Parts: sequence; C-alpha cells; structure tokens
Amino acid sequence: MAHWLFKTEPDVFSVTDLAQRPSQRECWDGVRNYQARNYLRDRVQIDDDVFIYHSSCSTIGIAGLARVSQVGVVDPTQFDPESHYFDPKSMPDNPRWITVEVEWKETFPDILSLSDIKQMPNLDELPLLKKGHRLSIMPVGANEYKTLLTAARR
DNA sequence: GCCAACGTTGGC
DNA sequence: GCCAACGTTGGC
Repeated sequence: MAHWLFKTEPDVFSVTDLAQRPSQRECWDGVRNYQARNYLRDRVQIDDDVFIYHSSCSTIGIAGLARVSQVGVVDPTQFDPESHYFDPKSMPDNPRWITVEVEWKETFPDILSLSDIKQMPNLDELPLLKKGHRLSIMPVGANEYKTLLTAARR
C-alpha cells in the first residue's frame, strides 16, 4: 500500500470540510497538472493513505489523514463551463482529467507545520521539501509516512 | 504583494 | 522540435 500527500487550499476545501461531508467522502477534483494527474490515474490505489496538506494559508502543513475510497473517477468539473476548472479541450469520450475519491480518516490535533517538518530528520526524500517542487499530488515513502504520522499525532 | 521555479502555449 | 512569452504555484 502506498502513501501520498495531497495539497489543498483550506479556504477552498479543508480537512474539516471533508470530515463534514455527509459520507465524509469527496472527489479530489481540480487537479490540472499532468504529472499529478498521472499519479492519480496510474498509481494511486484504493485504501492508500493520503495526508491532507493545507497550503497558501495562515498555518501551512499536514492537517489530516484520508484514505482512497475510489479510483478512476472522471473529474466532472472539466466538462462544466461554469467551473473554474472547465477544460474545453477535454472530450467526454476521452476525458483528460482522471482523479480519485478520498474518505476522511483523521484530523490531527494540531497541524504539523511545514516549518516543523523542515526541522525533522530523515525526511530528505520527501518531495515536499525539495527545491522547486510544486506538485499538488506526491508520493510519500513508507518511512517518511511513519515519521510524519507519529509527529502529527503528538 | 513579491518572486523563484516551474509548466503550458503557440508561432515558427 | 525550439523557445519566448505567458500563466501558475506557493512560501514568505
């Protein structure tokens, strides 16, 4: 089973929003980067763990945990002309943007902040900390996952 | 708001 | 395929 980190702007959609969905599930829509899409389409599997990371906000960092509840989901916003994520070049018979659905598992007592993460040892492999890395969907290694989860639950 | 570090677009 | 111009991300 693999582990992931998904970024979201909490002003738009937060881990609290996910927990408050009726089924505590939500389609992870709006990803419009091909490398991130390829992860979502080809690599992310059901029951994988997902750190929910809050970006572009007052407290930046890992806010919660989810699990992948469905894969191969066609992002509906690509066909919605009213949506910010509308993609006129994507054809319904060959959708360009495939994503997954996630289910809330846990909201951490405190956000594990980016500044804290940067001070933790043994996280050199975390893409999040690599210079110039902007992907909103990234893999997290098993060891890094364990380290981060332990720190987040404290 | 700034700006580095990307990714995308489109003319050639 | 090249690459300049432009757009986006995201921490600060």
